Amino acid sequence: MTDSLLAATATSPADSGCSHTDTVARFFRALSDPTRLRLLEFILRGERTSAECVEHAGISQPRVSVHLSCLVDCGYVTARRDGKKLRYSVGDPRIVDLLVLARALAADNATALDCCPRIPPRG
Amino acid sequence: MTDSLLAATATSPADSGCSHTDTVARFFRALSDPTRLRLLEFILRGERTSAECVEHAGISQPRVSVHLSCLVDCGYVTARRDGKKLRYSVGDPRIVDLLVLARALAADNATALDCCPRIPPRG
DNA sequence: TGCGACTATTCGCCTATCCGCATAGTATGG
DNA sequence: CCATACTATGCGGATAGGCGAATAGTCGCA
Repeated sequence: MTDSLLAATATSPADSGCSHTDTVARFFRALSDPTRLRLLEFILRGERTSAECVEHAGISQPRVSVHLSCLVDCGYVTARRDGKKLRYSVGDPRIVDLLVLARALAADNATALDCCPRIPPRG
Repeated sequence: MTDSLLAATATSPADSGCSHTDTVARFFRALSDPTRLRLLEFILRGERTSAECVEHAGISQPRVSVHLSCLVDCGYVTARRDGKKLRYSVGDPRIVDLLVLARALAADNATALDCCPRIPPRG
């Protein structure tokens, strides 16, 4: 099964220089910020209001608004209006798969990752 | 099945503030750079030498060296010595799954993503 | 052991992007 | 319609992180 997935990726040899790569990189970039990732994982557990996100993230409302907009644009979460509030949720189940996979991989390489001087611990 | 994955993520309520999140963010950060992602996808198609990577990436050897080190530290690729050269390959099949998933998601949201002012097109 | 090839590190510059604070816009309920 | 609550945008400063160029270190083979 992994082979078929590999095939799916390697199908077109010319894909190397494919512009998709830049898009995927941008897609990952959305998750490369701890605040945004924390928000996504928070929303992933259930529909959340902006106020809840603000409280959870511990940063200012304008900042959270920006991050949420980003997550929406990238397709990670969807927003719906409920009265005066907006409620955010994760619509695509594949997002969960992606995060589960990433969590497992990151956990397995946590030690080496901590020693990588190129990707310092978010400070 | 997706539900079980969701469960795997949502199992511990206290995980919200878990430090794992920062690690995962760093893990994603490694893929958020187009050059690094391009290198990873290149290596994913077969074992590559540094020289091949340099040619493929179109940047200087020292830069490629840094990027490859980063990918190794994060567990995306492994290096083995073959004579005078180092050969890089993707060891963990889950990496393929991750990229396939990300490619699909990014493709489905490419239009919205292009309009996201927060994650400008790599330039 | 020494040469030549391959790989890694350092430096300075520049852009991207995160933050807080202040403010502007918008949708809802009365 | 207006007032209010909610959400989004603009600005300036600070830091992360990518790049090229020059250099230093390391490994295999003779």
